[in-house]
Amino acid sequence: MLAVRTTSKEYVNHQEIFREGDDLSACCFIERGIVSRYKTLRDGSTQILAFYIAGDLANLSSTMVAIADHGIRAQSDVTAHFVPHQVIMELCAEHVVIGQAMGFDAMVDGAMAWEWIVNIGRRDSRSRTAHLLLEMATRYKVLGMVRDDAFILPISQVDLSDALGITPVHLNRTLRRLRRDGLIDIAFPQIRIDDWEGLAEVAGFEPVYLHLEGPRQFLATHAA
Amino acid sequence: MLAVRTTSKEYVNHQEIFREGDDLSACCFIERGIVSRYKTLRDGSTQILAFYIAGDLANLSSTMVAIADHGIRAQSDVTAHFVPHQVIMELCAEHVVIGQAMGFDAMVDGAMAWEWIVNIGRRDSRSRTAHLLLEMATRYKVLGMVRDDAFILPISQVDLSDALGITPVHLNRTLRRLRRDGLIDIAFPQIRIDDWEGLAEVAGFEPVYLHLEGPRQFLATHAA
DNA sequence: CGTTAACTTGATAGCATTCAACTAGCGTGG
DNA sequence: CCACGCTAGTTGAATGCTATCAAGTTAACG
Repeated sequence: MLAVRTTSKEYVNHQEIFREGDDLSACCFIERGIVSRYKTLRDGSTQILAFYIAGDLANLSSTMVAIADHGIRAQSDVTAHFVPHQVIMELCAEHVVIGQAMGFDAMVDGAMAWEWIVNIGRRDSRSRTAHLLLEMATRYKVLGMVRDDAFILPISQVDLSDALGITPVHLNRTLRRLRRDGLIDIAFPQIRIDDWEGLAEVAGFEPVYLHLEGPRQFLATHAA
Repeated sequence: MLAVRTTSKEYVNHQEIFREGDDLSACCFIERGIVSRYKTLRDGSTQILAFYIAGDLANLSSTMVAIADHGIRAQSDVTAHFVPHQVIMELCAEHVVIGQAMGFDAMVDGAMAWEWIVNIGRRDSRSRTAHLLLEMATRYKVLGMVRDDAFILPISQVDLSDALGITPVHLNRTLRRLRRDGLIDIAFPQIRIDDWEGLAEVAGFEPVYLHLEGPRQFLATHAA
């Protein structure tokens, strides 16, 4: 058992946790709520790159660089813990397993990014939307936070459309179509998946990329 | 000085190096040429996720997982070296600096993915195209492979359009517009950037994400 | 009740796709 | 030698998905 001293902090919806350009000294662990990682474009508009939920490290990829090239903000009420990079590096050096776990986390993080590229690049708004909903549903399911096929996703359509790279207006129509087709049901902030298979079909969703089976090295090391 | 035993292999254009679903046991280091990382969709079409050039590790992110969730193929004649994961893990364990370098590489790899999401999500075909050209130009420049603002990019318009998530037809028109506007010049397989600033303006290109300055930890460790 | 944020719906415009045809270069085999 | 097929690039016309602009609804809240 490990005990790591961390500082904990509470945030409200839409509050910034890290700003682009911030000098980074700590990694952000999400205990409760949901946060987004985003980039700001020249014209001031933003693009949400990913959502992080309970148990995720929101800015792991910044461990290696001095300046953040993206921002992190709360998308609901959030409880976060901060682990200094220094501590992370020491832990990795002392405990091989932790280093591997961090590496694994980083790779899954990357894998989700790659999958998202496919999503935005090759699928229309309907598929994209379905895919995002399924990814979030699957991740919440792992946490045991899905009941009767329903989970809480306290994200406005405006923010969702930001992540999906479509306009809020169009997302709205898209969601209604998915609803009309009996695939999902929405009662903000709750989303229920009525037809997992149908939705997966629409989305082209194959959750391999989430690597739910866990890190190979970890298993290999501990199997014997 | 380190000596690592590797197996080296030659590939021709469009030859597959790793296939999706392959059991992975080695990491692929590119010595010469250019390769692409791609995913195959259900309908058989593909999406190119990234290009890797000389000096890159093409499938670093697979170090932690047993099965590839993407393929790697040659986009030109290629010389590649294969480093067994086993060796990588050992090196990381023995030499902190190497572990950090690998981590840094993985993070830059991820950062390029994130930037690409912004690209596809928020920019039109003209901007995307300009952005890809600038990214490749910048990476080749680091390698000293840009002369008189020109470099060799032996990738067909079909493959480029695959990466950009647009149709070959539309890419063609887009390239001609960029050419007509005096921003670039194309004489396959060579591309010349005639107006770096203008192109960067069109692309919204800010190369911070490439982290050309190198890993912080590395610098910190060796500065003293 | 007025205000605000979020959601919904309609009409129009524009960018990218799709389908199709045509050109150019290049290697192969009759 | 030339015909042929193949790959890559180019151009045109029509369709369609998504954005844009605009307006209206609903719910929460002081």
